[in-house]
Amino acid sequence: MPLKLYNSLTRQKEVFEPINAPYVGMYVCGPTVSGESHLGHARPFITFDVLYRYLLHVGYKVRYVRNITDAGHFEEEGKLAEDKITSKAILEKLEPMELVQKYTHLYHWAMDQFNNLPPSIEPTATGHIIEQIEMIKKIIADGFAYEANGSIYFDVIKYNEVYSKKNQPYGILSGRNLEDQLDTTRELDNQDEKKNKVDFALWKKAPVEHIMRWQSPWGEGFPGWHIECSAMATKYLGKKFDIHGGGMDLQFPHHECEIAQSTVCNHEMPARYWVHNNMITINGRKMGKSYNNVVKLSELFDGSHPILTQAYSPMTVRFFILQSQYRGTLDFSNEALQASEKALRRLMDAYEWLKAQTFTNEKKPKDAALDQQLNTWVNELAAFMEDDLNTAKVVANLFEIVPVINSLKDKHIAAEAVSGVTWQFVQAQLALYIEQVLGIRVESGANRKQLNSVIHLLIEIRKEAKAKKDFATSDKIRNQLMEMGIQIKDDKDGEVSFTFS
RNA sequence: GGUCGGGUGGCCGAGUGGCUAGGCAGAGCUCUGCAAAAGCUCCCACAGCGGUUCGAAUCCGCUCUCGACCUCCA
Repeated sequence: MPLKLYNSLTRQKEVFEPINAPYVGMYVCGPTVSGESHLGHARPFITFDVLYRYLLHVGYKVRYVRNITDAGHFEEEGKLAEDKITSKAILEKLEPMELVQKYTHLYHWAMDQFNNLPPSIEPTATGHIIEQIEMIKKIIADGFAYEANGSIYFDVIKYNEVYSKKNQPYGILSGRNLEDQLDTTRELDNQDEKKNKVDFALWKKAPVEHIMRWQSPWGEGFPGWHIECSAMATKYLGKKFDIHGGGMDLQFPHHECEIAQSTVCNHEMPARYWVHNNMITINGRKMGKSYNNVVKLSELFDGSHPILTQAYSPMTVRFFILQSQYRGTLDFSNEALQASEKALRRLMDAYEWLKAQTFTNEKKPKDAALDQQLNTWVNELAAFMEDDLNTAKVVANLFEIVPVINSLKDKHIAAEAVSGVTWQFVQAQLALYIEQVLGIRVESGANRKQLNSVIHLLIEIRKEAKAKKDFATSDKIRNQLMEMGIQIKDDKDGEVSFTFS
């Protein structure tokens, strides 16, 4: 059965057919590295990681391109052009690129924590200024952009006139028509450079105080926000590629502008399937800087944000996200995360136990109905993934299987109830779906509550032994733990701490 | 105001015409020295009002309500 994806462009689920199978080109809008990633950012990266993993699993050769926006763009177009990265850098007394480097590292660290596979290519905006300039030149030559005061703007009205005739008006992705926008776009200051307020910047002239600047045919400046994705996608995936992904909030204007730019340059719609994930909300509101409700990933992992009642491991967060389908909003709360934490532990305990078992090649089950049921649940996993990546249903089926595994473990059912062949099949498919497709990593001991509790228990016993001057016991605990890579430290204040080596 | 998407049991969240979603929490039982874990059972909800239909959470209409986007945004 074929994979079906919901295409935002056509507003329906469509069978996924690569342009040039078995090769698949996928572009996903990456982060702006002017700050630390937050929980909201986790969703697209985990969603598209699962899509990437699934495409690889079914045998495609995927080139996954995810950019890093390090050139900075405007706080608000039309205001005095203020570069987000530059202003932040001054505050932190860092060079812009130093700041970019810092947050790029943090971003990569978070991606790794989530067990996201690295993309095939991770291009930076600053590394592709030449490509962006070339693209802008082409758009000007074709008459769809104009210069004003050293800045270049895309002529949206003209584009719309010409491409409406080719059934591709401006706004085709987000369902907006230009007339409405002309009426409703809010008035911004300093609009006089633009012929029309719906026009967007391809290149901005850099004011004297602007640190990030590049030489261009139009003087020193910096690229507009939208052009980088078009330039890098075209460079690495070609004029037309298979999948373009990103958050729903990028649909307009970002992706709309990408479509316009790329179409003028390359004479075709850049991507076939536009895939957008929905937002993570907190108390029903989107998580975002403007709402002051941002929980950074590092805060989530160590529990340091005031809204958090505890820390949540990266796999808990990943699992939380996978328990919903990517196109719906997902509401964050401590309660919901704690539910995911417990559920994940139950799933993984059963899975890890099953993984360690050996089964026979016996084909005949004693309980044919149960045997059949297990096969059905496992076989449905593929169908759920094919249905627009319904990871929620995949997870639900995994939880149908968990009690059967635990029943086997606790000998509530006999191993022979289900055939050895079926057990082997369950083993293999669970490994495939849990670890390969959903990308859930068996968490290291250092992150496990149970292990920490055990160590604390041993520390208590050791304290008691020491109080009774039973140093043999006390030293045995310390030395044995040391051998396991856990170092006990007697602090000066009488407290005991430990570290993993 | 325009465009788009929602409102499902205590919480999170699947589900587009009939068949148990699932998780967490809660209750009972089994197991158990106790506890935990695990298993079994229960908790059978779909914003409201109409309509279509043999039958609707699911289709249609209206109402109420929440949110996203409208040139910073994953």
